[in-house]
Amino acid sequence: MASTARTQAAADKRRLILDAAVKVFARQGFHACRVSDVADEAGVAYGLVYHYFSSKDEILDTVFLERWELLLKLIAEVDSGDAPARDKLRSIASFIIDSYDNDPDVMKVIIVEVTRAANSFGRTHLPKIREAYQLIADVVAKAQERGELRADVTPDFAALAFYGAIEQVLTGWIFALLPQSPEYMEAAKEQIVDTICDGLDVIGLRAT
Amino acid sequence: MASTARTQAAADKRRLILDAAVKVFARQGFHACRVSDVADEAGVAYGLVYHYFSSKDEILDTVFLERWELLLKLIAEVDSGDAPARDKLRSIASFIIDSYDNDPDVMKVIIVEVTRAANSFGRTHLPKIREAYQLIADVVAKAQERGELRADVTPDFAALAFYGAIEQVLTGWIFALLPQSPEYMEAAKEQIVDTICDGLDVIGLRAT
DNA sequence: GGTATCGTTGACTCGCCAGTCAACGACTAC
DNA sequence: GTAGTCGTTGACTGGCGAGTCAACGATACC
Repeated sequence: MASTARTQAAADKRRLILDAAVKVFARQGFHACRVSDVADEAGVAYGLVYHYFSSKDEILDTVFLERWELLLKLIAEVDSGDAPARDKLRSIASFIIDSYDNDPDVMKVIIVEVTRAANSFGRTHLPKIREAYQLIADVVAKAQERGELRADVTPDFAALAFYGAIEQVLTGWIFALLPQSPEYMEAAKEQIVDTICDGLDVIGLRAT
Repeated sequence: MASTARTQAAADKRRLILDAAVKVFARQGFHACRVSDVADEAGVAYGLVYHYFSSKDEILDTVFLERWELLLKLIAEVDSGDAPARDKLRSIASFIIDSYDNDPDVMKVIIVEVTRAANSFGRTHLPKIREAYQLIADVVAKAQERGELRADVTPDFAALAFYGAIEQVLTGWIFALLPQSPEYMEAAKEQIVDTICDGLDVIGLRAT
């Protein structure tokens, strides 16, 4: 169908602009870049950006929401399973770290410009961000009920510490404070879960 | 001495502007506020702000550095002592949490506008921020040598997780995601150290 | 009392950049 | 081939806010 071809082309252009925006935002930062930089990167005219998005902000919103929904879906899915808490948390950490591995620019933008940008987009998307905390807290709460995790740490606090550790590690990579070799990235998944779980487990399991 | 009186008055005015800036930055955010807001809050003329500071940025730099130096000094002091690692970490967590308790605006500004603002001031002050990580890593490294903490987590990683947990909790308070009662704040110190240490300790110590 | 110093004032400038808009042209439909 | 739709263009504008500056006035010093 002809109109479909046109619709498809339009969708592609939108995607093209979105991808260019991610690159530019990651490279220069959201505030430091101009809309014309995005247009140039995408190879389209300035005005076309405003044909597909109503504002510069909306572009970032779209980038964030698209990916964050995936994360929420993944966590909910993991939560609904009945694997041990440790495995569930490992799945979540793996998903986020793999996301970074596959698409560092998107994750950099999300973390730097949204998740950690508490006074601009972080504030706007606080409810969505909080949803993720809540879902992680649910994982912990269930595990506590089953006696898998110690109950004297509130689920909220545990979720904060867990997500905080992940975000901190990604930030470390983004700013080259930590090595980014494939091995280190793989090991980080385990280290995060270890560090958090062995602080949450009913009984310490290690014997160095 | 007369000239001293004048010098003193000048220093006071500078302080006045600095304090006003902290209030305004905390309330509206650094980027969202205008220099005139700071001047208004301080009750001085617009131009006077530029008599004491060369730019809007310099004001924030000053706010950050003044407080961060205190933190670095405290950590170095703690590190040089020979208390158990757990106590050292508790001292550091306490210091930061007490700072927030005593002066939430300053800490909010530092965290929101500098420490977590990875693309603006966070980047500028990365070296200073890194110094803190490094000092904490030193505490961990020493404890590992003494066999007090497990050695299979790198000090860098441990420092990141520890500082990350603290920052995450403060962020939780700043955005009202966590309760801010005096008891909760006091308990948080212990919970942070617990969560991190029992994930770092040679042997898990608890028996719920 | 006169002069120099320096803290203080706030109206103004100037550059920047998000967002607009009028016009263009490619493709579709008939 | 003609009319209509809609993706595309980029020069332009409008507002905002950081930083300037010329003048003012209080205090110090002789």
